[in-house]
Amino acid sequence: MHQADGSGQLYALVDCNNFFVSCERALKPSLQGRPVVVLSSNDGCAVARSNEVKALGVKMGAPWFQMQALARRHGIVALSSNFTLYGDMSDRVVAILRDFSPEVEVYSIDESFLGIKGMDGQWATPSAMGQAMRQRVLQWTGLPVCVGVANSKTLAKLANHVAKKQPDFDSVCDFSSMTKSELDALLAHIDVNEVWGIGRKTAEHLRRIGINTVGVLRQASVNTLRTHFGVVMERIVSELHGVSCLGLDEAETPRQQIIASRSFGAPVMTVDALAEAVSSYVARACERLRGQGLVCGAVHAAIETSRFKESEQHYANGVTVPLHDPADDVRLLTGAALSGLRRIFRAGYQYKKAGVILMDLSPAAIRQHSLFDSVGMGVQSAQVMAAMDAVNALYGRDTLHLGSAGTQSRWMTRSDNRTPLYTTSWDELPRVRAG
DNA sequence: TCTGGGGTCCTAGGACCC
DNA sequence: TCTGGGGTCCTAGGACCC
Repeated sequence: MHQADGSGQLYALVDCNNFFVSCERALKPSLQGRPVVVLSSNDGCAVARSNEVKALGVKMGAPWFQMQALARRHGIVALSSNFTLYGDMSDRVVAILRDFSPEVEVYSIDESFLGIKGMDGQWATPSAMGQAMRQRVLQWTGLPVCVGVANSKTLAKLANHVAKKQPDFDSVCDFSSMTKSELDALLAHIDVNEVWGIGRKTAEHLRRIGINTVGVLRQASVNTLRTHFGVVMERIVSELHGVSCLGLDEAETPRQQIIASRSFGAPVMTVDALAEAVSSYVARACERLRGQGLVCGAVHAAIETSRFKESEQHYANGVTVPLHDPADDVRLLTGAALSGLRRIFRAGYQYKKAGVILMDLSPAAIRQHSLFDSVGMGVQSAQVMAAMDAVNALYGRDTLHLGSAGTQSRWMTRSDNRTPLYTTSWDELPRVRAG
């Protein structure tokens, strides 16, 4: 029986191996064992690689045209991406994981965090539970996964990394059952840039001050790190010590922005051609907007020439067009995007990419209760309550809070992390209303 | 010739208010 | 009008994630 230590949390990170490639293989078993890449739109570059392809040195994001020779030599199979398939397979994996724990955070299309504290009773160890997950997902979907277990999400990510890289772990690695010296020995050999939240820039910076491995990072002074790198690093290091700072985000939070953008197969020169692309992007973004019951307050339009052509001057520009009223009307949003496009269009360039971003999103239900016009003290409490009820029924009871900030009365704030000081909890609502 | 498409969070700096 | 502190709000840009 594994021992429950004092930290109180236990996370499993379940991550599908080479997800897009594995989905294609599940559909077409003859691809098993062969080198396979899945390509981005326009078959531009590799967005997923099988182990065989990784072994050939092909990097993530490598342009397809640059590996033609290699592909011919080794018989690499290149497939166009099929996101409908991947989304469907992802849903099936998540459904299986929910049988193992009710606490599931779907982190991305191919990975989920599970809260497994107290859920592993029917297995001898967390590792045994991980093996059970892995076998069931493989059996029911054909997808191979790796499982990392630890007392914090950041450590669980690292454990997953070890499970993937070190075959003797048999695809499941549990840090929580290791002794301190066992864990130290493992972390001493892991590069800092493998840590969740430490990217290229920060890793370079860390290396410059002599911090190369996770082991060294864990020993570094928290105060020094905090002054050099800010609060994010502070949190990362706490997590690396097994102190859980990042909780499980189980509820589906509404998007803050919706992006639709594409690179063009062939360059585009005219404003008309760009307008056509932009219109179609708005239409797709708008569909997602309404699907989530949101309205948008501003539309951002952007265009760009090729970043890779040295011979031509690079031009990239974008502009945000505010709307008079938040809306989800496709004609309104298209109009805004096109007026933005006309402002940034410059003739004579070969455009390779365009996109739109729907910004300043809010639940449409607020509109239905005319709350946008009624910010301030004069508003009827019943009206506020009705609107909040409607919104919270739609998005979960914590979507909106009533609160106030200083002398400025602020009837509603979205309960995102940026404004925690101004929100009061749902339970305090009646008191705030009475005041 | 051919180089993806989404997202989030944090910080710094300026405008503005009392 | 000047000086100054304390504070909020908004935005752009950077870094990161998959």
